[in-house]
Amino acid sequence: MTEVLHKPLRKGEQTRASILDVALDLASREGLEGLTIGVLAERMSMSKSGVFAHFGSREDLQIDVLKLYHQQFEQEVFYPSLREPRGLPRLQSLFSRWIARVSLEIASGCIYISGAVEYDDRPGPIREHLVTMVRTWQLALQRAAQQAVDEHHLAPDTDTQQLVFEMYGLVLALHHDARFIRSPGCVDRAHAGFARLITSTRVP
Amino acid sequence: MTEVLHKPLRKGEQTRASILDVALDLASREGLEGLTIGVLAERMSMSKSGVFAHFGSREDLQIDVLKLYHQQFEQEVFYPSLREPRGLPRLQSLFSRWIARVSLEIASGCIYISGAVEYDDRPGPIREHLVTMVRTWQLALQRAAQQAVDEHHLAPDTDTQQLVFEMYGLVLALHHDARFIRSPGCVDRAHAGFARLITSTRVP
DNA sequence: TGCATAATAGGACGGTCGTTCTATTGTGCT
DNA sequence: AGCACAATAGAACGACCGTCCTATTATGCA
Repeated sequence: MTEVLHKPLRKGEQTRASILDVALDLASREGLEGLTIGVLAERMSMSKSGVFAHFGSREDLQIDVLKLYHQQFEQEVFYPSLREPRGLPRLQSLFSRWIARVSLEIASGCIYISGAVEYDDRPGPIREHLVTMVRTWQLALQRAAQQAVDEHHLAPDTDTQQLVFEMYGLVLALHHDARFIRSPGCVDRAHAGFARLITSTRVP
Repeated sequence: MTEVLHKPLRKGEQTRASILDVALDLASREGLEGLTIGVLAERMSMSKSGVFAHFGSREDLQIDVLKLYHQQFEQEVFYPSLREPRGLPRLQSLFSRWIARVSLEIASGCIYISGAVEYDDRPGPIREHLVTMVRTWQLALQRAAQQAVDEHHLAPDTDTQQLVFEMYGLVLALHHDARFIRSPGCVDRAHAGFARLITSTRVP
């Protein structure tokens, strides 16, 4: 067995990446289940089979889109907040960066949120990836909340799971009222809700 | 022009009603967009065209399903709460009946919530019906909240729109965590969130 | 410059979709 | 019983879907 048979040519990986970019945009707008190879090919000015060849199946494409989204979410929301000091500042940074991202996504849509509805009752690898990612994010929030308790920024009897539940509710309500109802001022309401949430569990 | 040409035969209306029942169940599980005439016909043990003939188009079927859901929602959540006295009791009744309904729907799914995601960017009559219905429900909640302010159950400076926003968030979080994440105890968390919400705006 | 092969195109497949047309069965009234 | 017509079935349509197979083109290295 020869060691390295052939290093993969550059072009493929590059177009594969730009296909994924377009696919992510498409899936944000139409949902992961609405992501179609035909439409994707049209947007790429490629043939269906040309697009298809980069992924073993549509399901693999969807999962790769999901991974790309997760990566961008971490890069944009999670990692920057780690530079804030532990406790309340970091928790607040996580939330406001989250809100900021969802605010930008009002025009296109958040895949975590639309995916939760699309795959809440559709078993398979896509659902499993999605649940793992959202669960990861919720646990990151909960960890930050627990640190805020440990730093005596929040009351020692704070139910951090309850806190994360309500934070998630605020973001879901923001997404709902902004994207679906299209009522103005939702971003402020999400912030106001978080402020009240923190106030009622803060150490005086 | 003769007055009454022919009274419609009974059989048609009856099967039409049971088609709608099955369609509502199907749309709850698969989403309004996942509601398909072929599957519906199979569940009814009828031919596709037999089912189709009862509705002018798939879109009309979807809208009729929506109207049926709205009707059931009003019957189960809204009207019974009107028997409670104005103010906080009625608001609490609205919320807990809402939670109770969504709890039952954890097995199938809430069409208002899944529809909000499916049609947040899909123009047309279905979206318009859906928005109107959800908006109606939010306004009913807001009216009840305002009455609670008027009855001096809630602080006079209460932002009722903010209150409804957060109530909706709690229900969305319940639906999300119960149906998608499948974490236990969400119902209690929704109630706890509402209790805290009321406590922080109640008149002492 | 060629050669190996990666990258893409083109066409065809079986399947499902909503819808339409026509034929058949069933119903309810006189 | 028989008639008018509602209710349903069956087959076909064009469109789109994911996927496969087979050519053709483009790329990067010797």
